[in-house]
Amino acid sequence: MKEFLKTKGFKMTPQRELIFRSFFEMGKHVSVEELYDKVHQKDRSIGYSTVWRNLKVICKVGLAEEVNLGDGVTRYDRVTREPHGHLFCQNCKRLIEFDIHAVLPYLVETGEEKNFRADSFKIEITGLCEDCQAMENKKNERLH
Amino acid sequence: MKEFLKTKGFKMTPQRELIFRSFFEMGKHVSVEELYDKVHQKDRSIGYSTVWRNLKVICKVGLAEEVNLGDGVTRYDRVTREPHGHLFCQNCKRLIEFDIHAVLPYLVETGEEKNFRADSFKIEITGLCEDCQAMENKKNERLH
DNA sequence: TTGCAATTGAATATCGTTTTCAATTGGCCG
DNA sequence: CGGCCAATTGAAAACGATATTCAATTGCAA
Repeated sequence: MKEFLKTKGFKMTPQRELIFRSFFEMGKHVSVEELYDKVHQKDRSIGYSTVWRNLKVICKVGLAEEVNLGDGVTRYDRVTREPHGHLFCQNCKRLIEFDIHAVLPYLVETGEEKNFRADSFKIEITGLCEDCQAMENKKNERLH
Repeated sequence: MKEFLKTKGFKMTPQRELIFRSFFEMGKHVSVEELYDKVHQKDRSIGYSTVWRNLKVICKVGLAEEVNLGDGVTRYDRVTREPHGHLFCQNCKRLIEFDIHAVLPYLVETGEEKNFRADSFKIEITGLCEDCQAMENKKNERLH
């Protein structure tokens, strides 16, 4: 990791080490605040802006990318080899991934038709996840 | 329009009339600031928060929806009968629409597979539009 | 016309993101 | 090893868009 960062023009520090490690432990769709909470538990001297900056660094070196769902919070999603879309539950904010291989060719073609050079694709489906639908049903039962 | 609003529990006012009218004249992908500029030209007494609130009202009554592209600005997109995706040029911020009918069945099915109740779909392709690609090419030529 | 809830404009609060600044530190070079 | 310089850090503050507050006004149903 240290060598990898060097090739990108970044140094390794204890804080960066901890922040990177924590981010990759947490998996996907992490917000600055969530990561800060986790990191701060382990080392109470690490500041919020350091966590924020390092999430940007993780993106700059290509290990993650920003995800925006319109709820005002930027999340950072670990870049995987597999392109995927998101099912975003409006109620519990859960983010579920799904495969978008099947539609990518169509999207690329669509861009080309309009002479648009596509760099990245995002597909977000908003709605209610299974659990929240169940909750909603219960609530409705009680009303009757 | 007045009657329609009434059924939704809203009143009509001169300000609202002007804001609604301006929004629908402007077409698509309007930010609060853009709409405020336009409205303020016509009636300098209308405040920013009134414009903001009325964009929310337009969404609440189902005539528009918020679009978020990760550049920190919420845009309001007139709801059309035709579902569409967006080509978003990172350079000039232009937003080009494209038809997503072909992929909707796949997306619905994907949600259902995971017992997810889909309410809305967003497909955003980020990259460079035709014009900005041309500019980029020119810039590269000059460098050689 | 009257009453009341909805609406408005200005100001301010909020909140996530981003920058500033002085102090510290990693890592290259001699 | 020791010194140097750019990168990094933490705290605080700046920023910018969104959202709320409040007193005054206004739509509209009765």
